[in-house]
Amino acid sequence: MTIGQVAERCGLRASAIRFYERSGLLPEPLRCSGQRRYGSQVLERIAVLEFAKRCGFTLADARHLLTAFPESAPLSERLEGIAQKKITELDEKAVRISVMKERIERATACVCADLRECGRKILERES
Amino acid sequence: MTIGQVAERCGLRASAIRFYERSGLLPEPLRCSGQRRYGSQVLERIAVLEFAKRCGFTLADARHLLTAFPESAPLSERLEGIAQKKITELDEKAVRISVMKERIERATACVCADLRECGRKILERES
DNA sequence: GTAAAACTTGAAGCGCAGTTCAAGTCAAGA
DNA sequence: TCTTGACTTGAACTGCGCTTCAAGTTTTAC
Repeated sequence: MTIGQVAERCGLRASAIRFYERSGLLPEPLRCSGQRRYGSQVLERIAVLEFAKRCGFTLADARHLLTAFPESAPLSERLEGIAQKKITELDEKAVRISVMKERIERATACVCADLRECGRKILERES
Repeated sequence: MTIGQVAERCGLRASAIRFYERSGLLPEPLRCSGQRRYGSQVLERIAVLEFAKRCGFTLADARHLLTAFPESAPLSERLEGIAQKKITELDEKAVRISVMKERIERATACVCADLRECGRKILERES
């Protein structure tokens, strides 16, 4: 497959595939007259990569998952350590989000006459 | 107060205060020989700004909150419309986070022999 | 009086995850 | 053969929220 065919098959832009290659997420493919030619393996690799993205992993995390182990290592092994970190990070994010929601909800019921009064109250709470 | 004094009082860097001024979040202060001189009002304004940030609003949102209404408008009025949007956005983020967590948890229990098998399974599920 | 600290400006840089551009090369169909 | 579309590269751009830098000015402390 050409890069365009791979892109169409997995719903990415060709530029993303080149970027992943540059970033060490995808192996360098064979070339025909300078053009990239891919086997179907690349689709599996991209599927795992997209899955990692859907899990909230960064591309750097994904590179670690994809490249820092022998080929034969199963996903569960590759996730040891990093999965727990990511879950903790996601939990923290979730907490931050619910705190934000509470703040907004309280703020919509704010009875201050104007913004300056809000500001003074916030400053008081801080002190 | 000089910009450095304001910065120290509110725990920001002077560069952030200049940036907020450039971005239309803070009014242009008086100058003495070119240097900015602030009254205590700016502390209230920054307090509201920091509060908006803690609510998850972007600086563009904050600029709207701070500047798109007459001075006398209370916070509750300024939040009409935008608060509900932000809460919806936060809810969506929270859902995305819990979906990610589930995915990671399932992935750590993955029984595929290697990554290629994971990739094939993901592709199957997609088709 | 002098040196250090704080101030001024505009421009450029950071991290992330790619996209877009320019300028050129290659391939497939009529 | 010619045109059209897809491919190639490196560099620059996007948005967000600032920070850092360079080079110069002003204020403060001794």
